[in-house]
Amino acid sequence: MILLDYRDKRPLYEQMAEKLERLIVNGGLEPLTRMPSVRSLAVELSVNPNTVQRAYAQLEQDGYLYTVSGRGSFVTAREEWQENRQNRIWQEWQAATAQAREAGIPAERLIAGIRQIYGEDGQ
Amino acid sequence: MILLDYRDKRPLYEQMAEKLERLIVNGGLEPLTRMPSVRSLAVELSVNPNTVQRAYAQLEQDGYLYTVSGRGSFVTAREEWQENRQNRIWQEWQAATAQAREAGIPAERLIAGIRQIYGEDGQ
DNA sequence: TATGTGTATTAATATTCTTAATACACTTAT
DNA sequence: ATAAGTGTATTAAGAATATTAATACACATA
Repeated sequence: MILLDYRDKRPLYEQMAEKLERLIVNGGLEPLTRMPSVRSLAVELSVNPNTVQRAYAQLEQDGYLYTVSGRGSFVTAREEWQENRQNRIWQEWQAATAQAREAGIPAERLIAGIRQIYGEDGQ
Repeated sequence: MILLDYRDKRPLYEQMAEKLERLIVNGGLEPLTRMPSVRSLAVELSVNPNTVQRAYAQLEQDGYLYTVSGRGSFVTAREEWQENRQNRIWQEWQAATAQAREAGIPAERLIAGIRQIYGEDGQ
Protein backbone atom coordinates (compact mmCIF):
# COMPACT_ATOMS: atom_id res chain seq x y z
CA MET A 1 0.00 0.00 0.00
CA ILE A 2 2.63 2.52 1.02
CA LEU A 3 6.33 2.30 1.76
CA LEU A 4 8.18 4.05 4.56
CA ASP A 5 11.38 5.91 3.87
CA TYR A 6 13.80 5.48 6.73
CA ARG A 7 16.07 8.25 5.52
CA ASP A 8 13.17 10.63 6.02
CA LYS A 9 13.72 12.29 9.38
CA ARG A 10 10.11 13.14 10.02
CA PRO A 11 8.22 10.95 12.48
CA LEU A 12 6.73 7.77 11.07
CA TYR A 13 3.11 8.69 11.72
CA GLU A 14 3.51 11.99 9.90
CA GLN A 15 5.15 10.36 6.93
CA MET A 16 2.42 7.75 6.78
CA ALA A 17 -0.35 10.33 7.04
CA GLU A 18 1.17 12.39 4.27
CA LYS A 19 1.60 9.42 1.93
CA LEU A 20 -1.92 8.20 2.58
CA GLU A 21 -3.37 11.65 2.11
CA ARG A 22 -1.63 11.96 -1.23
CA LEU A 23 -2.92 8.54 -2.19
CA ILE A 24 -6.47 9.56 -1.39
CA VAL A 25 -6.23 12.97 -3.06
CA ASN A 26 -4.79 11.39 -6.21
CA GLY A 27 -7.59 8.85 -6.38
CA GLY A 28 -5.41 5.88 -5.46
CA LEU A 29 -7.93 4.85 -2.83
CA GLU A 30 -11.54 4.49 -3.79
CA PRO A 31 -13.97 6.51 -1.67
CA LEU A 32 -16.09 4.46 0.73
CA THR A 33 -13.69 1.51 0.66
CA ARG A 34 -12.26 0.17 3.87
CA MET A 35 -8.73 1.03 4.89
CA PRO A 36 -6.44 -1.76 6.03
CA SER A 37 -6.92 -2.38 9.72
CA VAL A 38 -4.62 -0.62 12.12
CA ARG A 39 -3.05 -3.91 13.09
CA SER A 40 -2.59 -5.36 9.62
CA LEU A 41 -0.95 -2.20 8.29
CA ALA A 42 1.23 -2.12 11.39
CA VAL A 43 2.44 -5.64 10.68
CA GLU A 44 2.97 -4.89 7.01
CA LEU A 45 5.14 -1.87 7.79
CA SER A 46 6.74 -3.29 10.94
CA VAL A 47 5.63 -0.52 13.24
CA ASN A 48 3.51 -0.32 16.36
CA PRO A 49 -0.26 -0.32 15.81
CA ASN A 50 -0.49 2.97 17.68
CA THR A 51 1.70 4.60 15.08
CA VAL A 52 -0.74 3.63 12.35
CA GLN A 53 -3.58 4.69 14.61
CA ARG A 54 -2.05 8.13 14.96
CA ALA A 55 -1.77 8.52 11.19
CA TYR A 56 -5.39 7.44 10.80
CA ALA A 57 -6.49 9.85 13.52
CA GLN A 58 -4.78 12.68 11.66
CA LEU A 59 -6.50 11.72 8.42
CA GLU A 60 -9.82 11.47 10.18
CA GLN A 61 -9.23 14.88 11.76
CA ASP A 62 -8.71 16.29 8.29
CA GLY A 63 -11.82 14.59 6.98
CA TYR A 64 -10.21 12.02 4.70
CA LEU A 65 -11.39 9.05 6.73
CA TYR A 66 -14.30 8.17 8.95
CA THR A 67 -14.61 5.33 11.41
CA VAL A 68 -17.40 2.90 12.18
CA SER A 69 -17.00 1.51 15.65
CA GLY A 70 -15.86 -2.10 15.60
CA ARG A 71 -15.91 -2.28 11.81
CA GLY A 72 -13.00 -0.20 10.59
CA SER A 73 -11.94 3.05 8.97
CA PHE A 74 -13.22 4.09 5.57
CA VAL A 75 -12.28 6.59 2.90
CA THR A 76 -14.55 9.64 2.88
CA ALA A 77 -16.50 10.59 -0.25
CA ARG A 78 -14.50 13.00 -2.38
CA GLU A 79 -16.99 15.86 -2.20
CA GLU A 80 -16.75 15.84 1.56
CA TRP A 81 -13.02 15.88 2.05
CA GLN A 82 -12.65 18.31 -0.77
CA GLU A 83 -14.92 20.70 1.06
CA ASN A 84 -13.05 20.24 4.33
CA ARG A 85 -9.76 20.79 2.59
CA GLN A 86 -10.97 23.96 0.93
CA ASN A 87 -12.30 25.27 4.23
CA ARG A 88 -8.94 24.77 5.93
CA ILE A 89 -7.05 26.42 3.11
CA TRP A 90 -9.57 29.21 2.86
CA GLN A 91 -9.16 30.07 6.52
CA GLU A 92 -5.39 30.15 6.22
CA TRP A 93 -5.66 32.34 3.18
CA GLN A 94 -7.93 34.76 5.01
CA ALA A 95 -5.47 35.00 7.89
CA ALA A 96 -2.62 35.66 5.48
CA THR A 97 -4.67 38.34 3.75
CA ALA A 98 -5.58 40.04 7.01
CA GLN A 99 -1.88 40.16 7.86
CA ALA A 100 -1.09 41.65 4.49
CA ARG A 101 -3.62 44.37 5.09
CA GLU A 102 -2.23 45.04 8.54
CA ALA A 103 1.27 45.35 7.09
CA GLY A 104 0.07 47.98 4.65
CA ILE A 105 0.20 45.95 1.45
CA PRO A 106 -2.39 47.49 -0.89
CA ALA A 107 -5.31 45.44 -2.17
CA GLU A 108 -4.27 46.11 -5.74
CA ARG A 109 -1.03 44.28 -5.20
CA LEU A 110 -2.86 41.23 -3.92
CA ILE A 111 -5.18 41.23 -6.88
CA ALA A 112 -2.22 41.44 -9.21
CA GLY A 113 -0.68 38.52 -7.31
CA ILE A 114 -3.80 36.44 -7.86
CA ARG A 115 -3.72 37.17 -11.57
CA GLN A 116 -0.13 36.05 -11.75
CA ILE A 117 -0.53 32.86 -9.72
CA TYR A 118 -3.76 31.79 -11.36
CA GLY A 119 -2.59 32.76 -14.81
CA GLU A 120 0.64 30.80 -14.81
CA ASP A 121 -0.77 27.84 -16.67
CA GLY A 122 -4.30 28.25 -17.77
CA GLN A 123 -6.52 30.50 -15.73
CA MET B 1 11.59 48.95 29.16
CA ILE B 2 9.59 45.74 29.06
CA LEU B 3 8.24 43.37 31.67
CA LEU B 4 8.31 39.60 31.56
CA ASP B 5 5.21 37.61 32.32
CA TYR B 6 6.09 34.44 34.18
CA ARG B 7 2.66 32.90 33.67
CA ASP B 8 3.36 33.00 29.96
CA LYS B 9 4.55 29.55 29.00
CA ARG B 10 6.48 30.56 25.92
CA PRO B 11 10.27 30.74 26.25
CA LEU B 12 11.67 33.97 27.65
CA TYR B 13 13.57 34.96 24.52
CA GLU B 14 10.47 34.60 22.39
CA GLN B 15 8.38 36.62 24.77
CA MET B 16 11.04 39.31 24.88
CA ALA B 17 11.41 39.42 21.12
CA GLU B 18 7.66 39.72 20.66
CA LYS B 19 7.32 42.52 23.19
CA LEU B 20 10.26 44.43 21.74
CA GLU B 21 8.97 43.98 18.21
CA ARG B 22 5.62 45.37 19.22
CA LEU B 23 7.36 48.27 20.92
CA ILE B 24 9.29 49.07 17.75
CA VAL B 25 6.32 48.64 15.43
CA ASN B 26 4.19 50.91 17.60
CA GLY B 27 6.83 53.58 17.64
CA GLY B 28 7.78 53.12 21.28
CA LEU B 29 11.44 52.96 20.31
CA GLU B 30 12.88 55.69 18.19
CA PRO B 31 14.63 54.50 15.02
CA LEU B 32 18.42 54.76 15.07
CA THR B 33 18.58 54.89 18.87
CA ARG B 34 20.66 52.40 20.75
CA MET B 35 19.04 49.45 22.46
CA PRO B 36 20.02 48.70 26.03
CA SER B 37 23.10 46.51 26.11
CA VAL B 38 22.61 42.78 26.29
CA ARG B 39 24.10 42.72 29.78
CA SER B 40 22.19 45.67 31.21
CA LEU B 41 18.83 44.40 30.01
CA ALA B 42 19.74 40.96 31.34
CA VAL B 43 20.38 42.44 34.80
CA GLU B 44 17.21 44.50 34.65
CA LEU B 45 15.09 41.45 33.85
CA SER B 46 17.09 38.97 35.92
CA VAL B 47 17.87 36.63 33.05
CA ASN B 48 21.01 35.35 31.42
CA PRO B 49 22.66 37.71 28.91
CA ASN B 50 22.42 34.99 26.28
CA THR B 51 18.67 35.03 26.57
CA VAL B 52 18.58 38.72 25.72
CA GLN B 53 21.12 38.05 22.98
CA ARG B 54 18.83 35.50 21.44
CA ALA B 55 15.93 37.91 21.41
CA TYR B 56 18.11 40.55 19.81
CA ALA B 57 19.35 38.04 17.23
CA GLN B 58 15.77 37.28 16.31
CA LEU B 59 14.94 40.94 15.92
CA GLU B 60 18.05 41.49 13.84
CA GLN B 61 17.11 38.53 11.68
CA ASP B 62 13.74 40.15 11.06
CA GLY B 63 15.36 43.47 10.26
CA TYR B 64 14.22 45.45 13.30
CA LEU B 65 17.74 45.88 14.68
CA TYR B 66 21.24 46.18 13.34
CA THR B 67 24.49 45.81 15.19
CA VAL B 68 27.71 47.76 15.12
CA SER B 69 30.56 45.64 16.33
CA GLY B 70 31.74 46.68 19.75
CA ARG B 71 29.28 49.54 19.96
CA GLY B 72 25.85 48.06 20.37
CA SER B 73 22.54 47.24 18.72
CA PHE B 74 20.39 49.91 17.17
CA VAL B 75 16.80 50.25 15.99
CA THR B 76 16.50 50.11 12.21
CA ALA B 77 14.92 52.97 10.27
CA ARG B 78 11.20 52.42 9.83
CA GLU B 79 11.25 52.30 6.05
CA GLU B 80 13.69 49.44 6.17
CA TRP B 81 12.00 47.11 8.61
CA GLN B 82 8.66 47.93 7.07
CA GLU B 83 9.96 46.69 3.76
CA ASN B 84 11.39 43.53 5.30
CA ARG B 85 8.15 42.89 7.12
CA GLN B 86 6.10 43.33 3.97
CA ASN B 87 8.37 40.97 2.07
CA ARG B 88 7.95 38.24 4.65
CA ILE B 89 4.20 38.65 4.74
CA TRP B 90 3.99 38.89 0.97
CA GLN B 91 5.78 35.58 0.56
CA GLU B 92 3.49 33.87 3.03
CA TRP B 93 0.49 35.30 1.26
CA GLN B 94 1.74 34.03 -2.08
CA ALA B 95 2.19 30.54 -0.66
CA ALA B 96 -1.32 30.61 0.77
CA THR B 97 -2.69 31.75 -2.56
CA ALA B 98 -0.88 29.02 -4.48
CA GLN B 99 -2.40 26.49 -2.11
CA ALA B 100 -5.83 27.95 -2.65
CA ARG B 101 -5.42 27.57 -6.37
CA GLU B 102 -4.24 24.01 -5.97
CA ALA B 103 -7.28 23.19 -3.85
CA GLY B 104 -9.57 24.44 -6.58
CA ILE B 105 -10.74 27.66 -4.95
CA PRO B 106 -11.65 30.02 -7.78
CA ALA B 107 -9.87 33.35 -8.20
CA GLU B 108 -13.16 35.20 -7.96
CA ARG B 109 -13.67 33.96 -4.44
CA LEU B 110 -10.26 35.26 -3.41
CA ILE B 111 -10.97 38.63 -4.92
CA ALA B 112 -14.26 38.79 -3.06
CA GLY B 113 -12.36 37.89 0.09
CA ILE B 114 -9.98 40.77 -0.42
CA ARG B 115 -12.87 43.17 -0.86
CA GLN B 116 -14.39 41.99 2.38
CA ILE B 117 -11.21 42.09 4.44
CA TYR B 118 -9.98 45.40 3.10
CA GLY B 119 -13.43 46.96 3.18
CA GLU B 120 -14.19 46.23 6.80
CA ASP B 121 -13.12 49.60 8.09
CA GLY B 122 -12.05 51.99 5.46
CA GLN B 123 -10.30 50.68 2.38
C1' DT C 1 44.77 49.00 28.95
C1' DA C 2 40.47 48.75 31.12
C1' DT C 3 35.74 48.74 30.34
C1' DG C 4 31.89 48.22 27.55
C1' DT C 5 29.88 46.13 23.52
C1' DG C 6 28.03 41.77 20.82
C1' DT C 7 29.09 36.70 19.81
C1' DA C 8 30.54 31.85 19.81
C1' DT C 9 30.88 27.47 22.17
C1' DT C 10 29.71 24.23 25.27
C1' DA C 11 27.09 22.02 28.66
C1' DA C 12 23.27 21.27 31.95
C1' DT C 13 18.62 21.03 32.28
C1' DA C 14 13.91 21.07 31.03
C1' DT C 15 10.47 20.11 27.97
C1' DT C 16 8.31 18.00 24.29
C1' DC C 17 7.66 14.42 21.06
C1' DT C 18 7.57 9.79 19.43
C1' DT C 19 6.94 5.24 19.92
C1' DA C 20 5.66 1.15 22.39
C1' DA C 21 3.09 -1.81 25.83
C1' DT C 22 -1.13 -2.91 27.49
C1' DA C 23 -5.85 -2.98 28.39
C1' DC C 24 -10.51 -1.59 26.99
C1' DA C 25 -14.93 -1.28 24.12
C1' DC C 26 -17.53 -2.35 20.29
C1' DT C 27 -19.14 -5.47 16.16
C1' DT C 28 -19.83 -9.52 13.88
C1' DA C 29 -19.43 -14.30 12.58
C1' DT C 30 -19.27 -18.77 14.51
C1' DA D 1 -21.98 -17.22 24.23
C1' DT D 2 -17.64 -16.64 22.60
C1' DA D 3 -13.85 -15.89 19.74
C1' DA D 4 -11.72 -12.97 16.57
C1' DG D 5 -11.70 -8.82 14.36
C1' DT D 6 -12.07 -3.73 14.60
C1' DG D 7 -10.63 1.17 16.60
C1' DT D 8 -9.26 3.71 21.05
C1' DA D 9 -7.57 5.18 25.61
C1' DT D 10 -3.92 5.26 28.99
C1' DT D 11 0.47 5.02 30.52
C1' DA D 12 5.30 4.84 30.35
C1' DA D 13 9.94 4.55 28.32
C1' DG D 14 13.07 6.56 25.46
C1' DA D 15 14.70 9.83 22.23
C1' DA D 16 15.06 14.16 20.47
C1' DT D 17 14.81 18.98 20.82
C1' DA D 18 14.78 23.35 22.94
C1' DT D 19 15.97 26.51 26.51
C1' DT D 20 18.86 28.58 29.52
C1' DA D 21 23.26 29.20 31.70
C1' DA D 22 28.45 29.35 32.16
C1' DT D 23 32.38 30.79 30.11
C1' DA D 24 35.56 32.58 26.99
C1' DC D 25 36.40 35.32 22.86
C1' DA D 26 36.70 39.51 19.62
C1' DC D 27 36.07 44.17 18.69
C1' DA D 28 35.70 49.34 19.85
C1' DT D 29 36.70 53.19 22.42
C1' DA D 30 37.64 56.17 26.26
